[in-house]
Amino acid sequence: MGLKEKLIRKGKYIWELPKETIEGQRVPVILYLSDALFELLEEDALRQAANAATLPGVEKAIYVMPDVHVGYGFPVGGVMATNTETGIISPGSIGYDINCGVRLIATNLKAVDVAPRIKEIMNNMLKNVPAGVGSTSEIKLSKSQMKEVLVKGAGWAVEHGFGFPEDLQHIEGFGALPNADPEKASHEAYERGSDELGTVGSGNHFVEVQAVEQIYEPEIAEKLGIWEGQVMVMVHSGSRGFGHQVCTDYLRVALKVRDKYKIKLPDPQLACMPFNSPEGQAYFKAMNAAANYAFANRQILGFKAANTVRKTLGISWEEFGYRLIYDHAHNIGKVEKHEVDGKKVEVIVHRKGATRAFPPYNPEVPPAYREVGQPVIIPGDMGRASFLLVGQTNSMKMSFGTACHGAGRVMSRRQAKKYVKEVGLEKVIGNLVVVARGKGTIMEEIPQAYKDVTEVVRVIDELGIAKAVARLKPLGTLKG
DNA sequence: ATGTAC
Repeated sequence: MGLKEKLIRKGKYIWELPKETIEGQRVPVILYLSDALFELLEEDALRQAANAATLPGVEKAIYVMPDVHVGYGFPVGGVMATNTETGIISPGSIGYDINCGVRLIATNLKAVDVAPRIKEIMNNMLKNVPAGVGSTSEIKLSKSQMKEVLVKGAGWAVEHGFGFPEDLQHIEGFGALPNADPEKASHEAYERGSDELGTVGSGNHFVEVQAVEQIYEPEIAEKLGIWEGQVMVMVHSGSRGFGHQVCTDYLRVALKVRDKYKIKLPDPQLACMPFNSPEGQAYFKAMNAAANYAFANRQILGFKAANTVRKTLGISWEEFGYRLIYDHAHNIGKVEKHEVDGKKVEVIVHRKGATRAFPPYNPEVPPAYREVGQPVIIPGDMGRASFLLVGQTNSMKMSFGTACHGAGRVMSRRQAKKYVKEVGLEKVIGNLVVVARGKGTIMEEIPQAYKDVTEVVRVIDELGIAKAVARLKPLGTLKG
């Protein structure tokens, strides 16, 4: 009998795997799924969440978002909070792509004016924005410049002419997380990171020109300065080879110290270290450095993408109306205080394929958004909708202040390619303008390979974790 | 996600 049969329905969209279902399981696993998404839940993803619930110092529950799928050790769409005094930190539960995240830039432009020129815009995007596996940047960083990037994050990019000082007010952690120590990253990480700053990467990463297709909450939309027919620029990328190397290095460290700290691992991919140990702290500081690299990366990418649109149209920045709505991580570990059994507890919240979604009046929400809540950007798969939400109060009670992150795969890359070859690419992606170095990524990233992001967002919205404000549709996409 | 297997 699989674990899926042992799930107990607690509500329309709430399922629970009670604690002690598997040996050593300290806390329940709570899943947020509609009937349709429940059908797509993989046994292995549930098993990974249950495994994590056995780790030392895990608090309250492991939460699983509606876009869940199997990941390395811990599912994508998983949330785990561990006590900072008694708990562990787990690199696999944050993910290989540290601070993979999303950025949304608003403009004053109308989609009706931009759409006729989208091919020209996207062809310039392909020339100006490096994308694809192993692509490199024209920015070459010395070791000392790298160290600055790892501490200053997006601020470093602004200092070097990529974007505007106001941007920093609208980034999670102001684009530079504290506790970043460049000395805790390896030589290999530096090597890989030195020529990848300002590059998109591959897989589901993209730079997209979008239009606001529908507003669900007019009052909130007005406060955020968004309107139907408005052109937006969205960036989805992370810390590239640098973050990947940090994860690789510290997974190795974690396996090495597993006996020293007597940690019982149900799966070696969950290798972890006590948060309050030299090894745990070293990973935490290297992870924050990688997060800052990613913030700098998206700062550069967003500015370059916006500038490409602006220059193609031959307009000034004033006419363009560049304004950063928000930028946040969806693969990260954050030290936060949360209520557990009526008491405030300091935890490290592992969010893997999961987005912070703080409610209105939380001090971490920028002043401009204080009354509406933290913007939550949910990128769709290529060709389908993306969404803008705002965090709501239930997130603090239901998921350590966390919402979903996107669609989540249902078709493997191989399956997707086969499907495209059978059906034909034109039929699969319709009128969308997609540019990429090779056709491989486009075939792997077709919308049909993903769960329906609309359904995922509906669950989060109806649970009161985050409120859907607007739907965005792609006009043109740059893939890796 | 990723110098797509060290």
